Amino acid sequence: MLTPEELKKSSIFDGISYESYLLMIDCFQAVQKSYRPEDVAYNFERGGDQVGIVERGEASLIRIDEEGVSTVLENLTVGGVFGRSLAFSGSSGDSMEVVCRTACDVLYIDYPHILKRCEKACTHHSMLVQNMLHLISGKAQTMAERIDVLSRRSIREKLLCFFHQQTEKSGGGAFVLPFSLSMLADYIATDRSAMMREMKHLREEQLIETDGREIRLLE
Amino acid sequence: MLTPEELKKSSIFDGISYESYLLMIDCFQAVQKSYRPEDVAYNFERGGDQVGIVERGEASLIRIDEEGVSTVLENLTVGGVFGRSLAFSGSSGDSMEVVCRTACDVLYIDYPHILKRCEKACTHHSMLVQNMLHLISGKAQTMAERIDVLSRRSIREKLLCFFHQQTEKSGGGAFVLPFSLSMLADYIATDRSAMMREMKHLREEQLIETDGREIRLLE
DNA sequence: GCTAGAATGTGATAAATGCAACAGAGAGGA
DNA sequence: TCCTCTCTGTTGCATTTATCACATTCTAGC
Repeated sequence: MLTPEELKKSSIFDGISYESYLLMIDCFQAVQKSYRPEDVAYNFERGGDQVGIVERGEASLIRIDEEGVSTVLENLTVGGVFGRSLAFSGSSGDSMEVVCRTACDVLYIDYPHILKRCEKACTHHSMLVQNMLHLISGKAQTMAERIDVLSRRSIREKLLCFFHQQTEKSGGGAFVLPFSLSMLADYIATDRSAMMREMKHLREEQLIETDGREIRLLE
Repeated sequence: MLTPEELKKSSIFDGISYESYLLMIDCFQAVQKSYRPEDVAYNFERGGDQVGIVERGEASLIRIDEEGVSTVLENLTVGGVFGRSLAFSGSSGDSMEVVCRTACDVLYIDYPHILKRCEKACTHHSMLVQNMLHLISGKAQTMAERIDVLSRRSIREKLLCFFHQQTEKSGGGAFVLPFSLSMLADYIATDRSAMMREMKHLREEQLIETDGREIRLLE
């Protein structure tokens, strides 16, 4: 259960009074759990149809295929949502996990309950639905960006597309990679060394300047 | 404006009475438009922050890059939603369009209005928010599936992942491609002839059987 | 039925990418 | 401090993929 202070910072219970919250937690079977770095928060195997909402910390949604190769499907920060209803395990052979990168607080909520009408007629149920819509809109944007990158036909185009996105987000000029170069290779779904080679070419052709994880698009 | 019959089939106004609907259309600046095949429904250039909801027909969200190469980012069917807030133009150079593949009805709604509280206190505003949550959840699933495919490292893995997804959807056994092989190549972001070659290899290795657009995964 | 256009299928060749292997830099723990 | 581990950066070589070119089949419209 959340304290009044925690409630104020919650992205899913935003705008809901503490009194209403207390009435709702039972209704939604809301449970908050805390994790340490490297903990596995969720493994998409167990039954139930809950969604997790990251209230503190950072976590990654990882796919592990038959051969044991793991791929980061998504990086979750505060406000990030995940759950079986919001993802899809492609080949039935692979498994998926949410692994915490830092200490995390995750709030779990019964998702079907959000989509249905509330029998107990929570006054603020609709507020929660609205907050959920916010969170999922954000997730949809994030995924649309990723698809934009992944649908490019070459490493060069993928990199340039990603760099453009980051440049726009930072308001122009240089930007700092939000993760390591190894993870970037994973994000754009290519081999790391091939990506490094392509970045070298981009530098040589004066299309980018780099200094560690700081990158600047030229022109 | 919708007729009472059309309203019943609407995915976004589902569960809302015709009287309430009449009160809401002004509030949400809801406009329905009809298009013929090949019409461009939306081009992501004009101002405003509307979302479009496909109520009838099929359309595709297309990205056209600087060199004029066009890529299908998404295939929209009934219940499909699109809009600037739900997508992201990567490189500022490329443009995006929604092109109708069949005759379509598209309903446009002012998206910020959904996310905010309604000043006029529409009784059914929250119902609409809930319907919107449904639609975006569906979109999130679709995009998650696509990312699952696109994040594979080779054409072979992309194909097998996609085939697995389709097999699961069809409930096992064979399935029929939802679009042409050319579009499949586009969907998995590779060259068509390279994909055809890989499919031939899969056939030769007895991993799949194909008959036109009907495909069966073996084992 | 005929015809133009798209979709399908195949192959040779060039280019891009993945793989394996290595080495230095830096961070964090024992 | 040393040790270990990850991240960064680079290369040669094998494999995969893209490009182009062509023939055939399908399909929608006349």
